[in-house]
Amino acid sequence: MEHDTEGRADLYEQLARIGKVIVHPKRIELLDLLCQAERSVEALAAATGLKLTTASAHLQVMRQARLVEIRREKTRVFYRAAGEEVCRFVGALNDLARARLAEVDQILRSIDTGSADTERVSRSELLARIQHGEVVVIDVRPEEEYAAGHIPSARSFPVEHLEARLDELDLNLEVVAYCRGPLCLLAPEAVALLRARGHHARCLEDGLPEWRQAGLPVESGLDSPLPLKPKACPSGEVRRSSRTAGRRR
Amino acid sequence: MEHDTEGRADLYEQLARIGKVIVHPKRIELLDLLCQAERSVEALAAATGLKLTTASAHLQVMRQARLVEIRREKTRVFYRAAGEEVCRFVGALNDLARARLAEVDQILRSIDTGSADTERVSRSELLARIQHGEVVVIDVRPEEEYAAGHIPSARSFPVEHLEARLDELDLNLEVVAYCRGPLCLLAPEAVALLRARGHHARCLEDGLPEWRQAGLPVESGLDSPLPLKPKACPSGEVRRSSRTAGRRR
DNA sequence: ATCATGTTCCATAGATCTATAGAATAAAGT
DNA sequence: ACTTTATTCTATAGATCTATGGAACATGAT
Repeated sequence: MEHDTEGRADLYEQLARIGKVIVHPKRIELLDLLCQAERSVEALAAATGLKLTTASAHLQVMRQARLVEIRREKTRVFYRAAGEEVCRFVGALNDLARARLAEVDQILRSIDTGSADTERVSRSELLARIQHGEVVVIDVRPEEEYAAGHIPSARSFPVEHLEARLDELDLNLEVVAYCRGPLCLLAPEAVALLRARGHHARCLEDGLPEWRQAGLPVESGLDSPLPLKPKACPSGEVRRSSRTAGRRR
Repeated sequence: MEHDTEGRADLYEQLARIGKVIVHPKRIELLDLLCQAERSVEALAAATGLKLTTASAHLQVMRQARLVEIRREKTRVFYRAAGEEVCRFVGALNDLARARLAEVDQILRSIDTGSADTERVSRSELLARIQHGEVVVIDVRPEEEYAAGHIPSARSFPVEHLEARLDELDLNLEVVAYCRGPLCLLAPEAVALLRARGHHARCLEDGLPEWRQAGLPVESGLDSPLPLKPKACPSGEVRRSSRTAGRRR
């Protein structure tokens, strides 16, 4: 006599709902973006190169699987990852892919970023050095993602503007760059550039989501403690307070 | 100018290879089984109620994604999960599903197992009590899975035989039952039965895979330290040694 | 060599998924 | 009341996936 045959079939069907989300490359890409910051449908479509209606359709699928949630504001709909478990899951997917799929490593290596990847700074080391003021931490992701959450004391330097703003970085201080995660190449790219210009620079291990998941402090809002450009403080609406440390549920 | 557009698309396509495996309920079921023990195609087809050719096709998909590996023996092919990362991933999937999908909890509850689930024993507590000899640990999964790896000192009591073998369990000792994991209902079922018969019984938190992932000792082979039935020691061929603790790769 | 066994390969019908244009909504503005 | 703006719904053609029977393949056994 089989045990709970009917119940188990249902159960696996439920699990498959989650699989359905990550079976399509674009949906993984969307989920990845949403783990960094919430965005409107329009922004997501633009970021992934999808037609608007197609992006919307993908988002519906993700929503049915409860991996994303929405927030309405005026006529706009903002999507976001539904909880930290989702980001953790995406992280697990990345880890598994790196562990099992040689192709992934190969792709990462094929996009040569010199030796930027070789010696990464650990989170604990960075934390210690931040306290001693020995480093400049730069967040090289797009500005929205920085605004949605960043390492305290980090400054926003989206890679695409890095070169133009090199003079803002002290040549005598080591620079630590971070981005979205281990599979993201923004930080290695930034480090490669910095090194080429004579800076002492390294990447942080992993990215912001992992930092957050480690229970380390995260700050949000666009302002950063800019010692150089005091930049008139913006209207304030974007300046949500820093929620510190672990919300472990 | 977009960054590494081409490389990233490839990357997400690689990640989607993994999604492809868990998009089909039966493949998740197969993967679940393979995280417990290796099995032949025939056995897998039988266990999941699939036609042989269909099961084989599913296994090919899983193999292409590198989530399973094979071992040939005579004319038979044994499939197994390709490394512990795979089991960890399946665990992450289960966790996410439980966290995000109310339906999952509902299904679990709909299959009533009384209050067997309410108070589970933690791994550390069990470990301590095993050392004091205060408990009887029973592995209620099918015997093959017990043979492939079990908690040291646990005895194999597949649920389907539990009732018939109740007299082998001392009424004065607490019984701790475990099975495949948090979504598996074998242990709760066993505990419900035991309680109905006057035993003091509880479930272990999670199942064997989680125990193993916690780096706790795992023993394999069919023999168990049976204090009651000394049972002439079998020919030895099934008696692989116990590999202890964490193989962290 | 020949046969038996267990598995994979092949072809295919039916089901499901994807991208997309255009219509329909819904919430603000005017 | 209209008009905008942002998004979702609808319909659909084309692509991909699934289950399955039967053929084809290996590997042992006789």
